[in-house]
Amino acid sequence: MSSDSGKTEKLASALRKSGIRVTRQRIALLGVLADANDHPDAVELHERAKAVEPSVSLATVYRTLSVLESEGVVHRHAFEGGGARFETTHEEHHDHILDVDTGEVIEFQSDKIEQLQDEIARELGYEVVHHRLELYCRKKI
Amino acid sequence: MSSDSGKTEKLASALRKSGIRVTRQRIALLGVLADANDHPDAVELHERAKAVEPSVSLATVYRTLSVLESEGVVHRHAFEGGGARFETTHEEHHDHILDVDTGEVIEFQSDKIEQLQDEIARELGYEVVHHRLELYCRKKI
DNA sequence: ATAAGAATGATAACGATTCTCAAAGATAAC
DNA sequence: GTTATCTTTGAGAATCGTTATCATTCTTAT
Repeated sequence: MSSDSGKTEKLASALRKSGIRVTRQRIALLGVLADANDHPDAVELHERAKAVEPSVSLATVYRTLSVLESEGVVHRHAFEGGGARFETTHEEHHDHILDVDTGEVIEFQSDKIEQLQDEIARELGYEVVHHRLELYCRKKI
Repeated sequence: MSSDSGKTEKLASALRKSGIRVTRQRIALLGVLADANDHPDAVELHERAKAVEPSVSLATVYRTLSVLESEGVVHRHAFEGGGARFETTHEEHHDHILDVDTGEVIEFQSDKIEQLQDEIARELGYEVVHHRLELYCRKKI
């Protein structure tokens, strides 16, 4: 159930290494994040974390997510409609397809697009710091 | 100053054609929108509209922008940080570069990227309804 | 001019997020 | 293991952008 197969401890020790205190609440949230393979929002993460550690407040979820974000442990996404959604910084960079009917999120990656983005920016005298590419899609029938 | 070189009347008659009443406040906002070549937010548009027609309230700005959006007259953008920003639906579709230092917005268009997006979606069994591509950039030195 | 309905301004309400602050907890030094 | 220090916490107030409410005022078709 807790599925704490080392992933959480890995995240926790990353925090310790940065001099950030590891609390019960943060452990709970880290565990939930490590287990999530969807892209939950803060309220959803709060629900899941409370199931593990009832003392977690929504304020702490937001606070911790901000800390984790600035440590590079999680990514914050501002998809259309509703609040921010989060995912752990796993593997390589990717962009997102959003199913407009179901809200499902699918990840994809295209070197070609990244390359074209860099080219476009360069030609205009800019360099890309970061970008946001979201495809709002409908399932083909 | 008013620079109402027909653009506003064109927008206004588009409204009339859709059975939407043309009021002093809407004329003011349409004029401001027609003149804007940046991407102002609602508060900024309110400021500019008040200069033309002092009776415009922020509520009406928001309301009118929603009407104009659903009529396809303006586009709403949700760039990072702060509120929505608007532009009139001019010419062709385009995406945006955002200068992370100045907040300036530069428009660009890439058929190749659009094509790649469609391909990626298709391969995953989706079709693109709409998309969002924003390059957060810094000026090269 | 008039009636009928839509648009308005002011302000309350809203949802997501951040802030405040006293109390509780984590860590390092003893 | 105590203790002192400094951080994190929960609860709720505050904030920000935006939308809803509602009585009054305007547009428009007649």
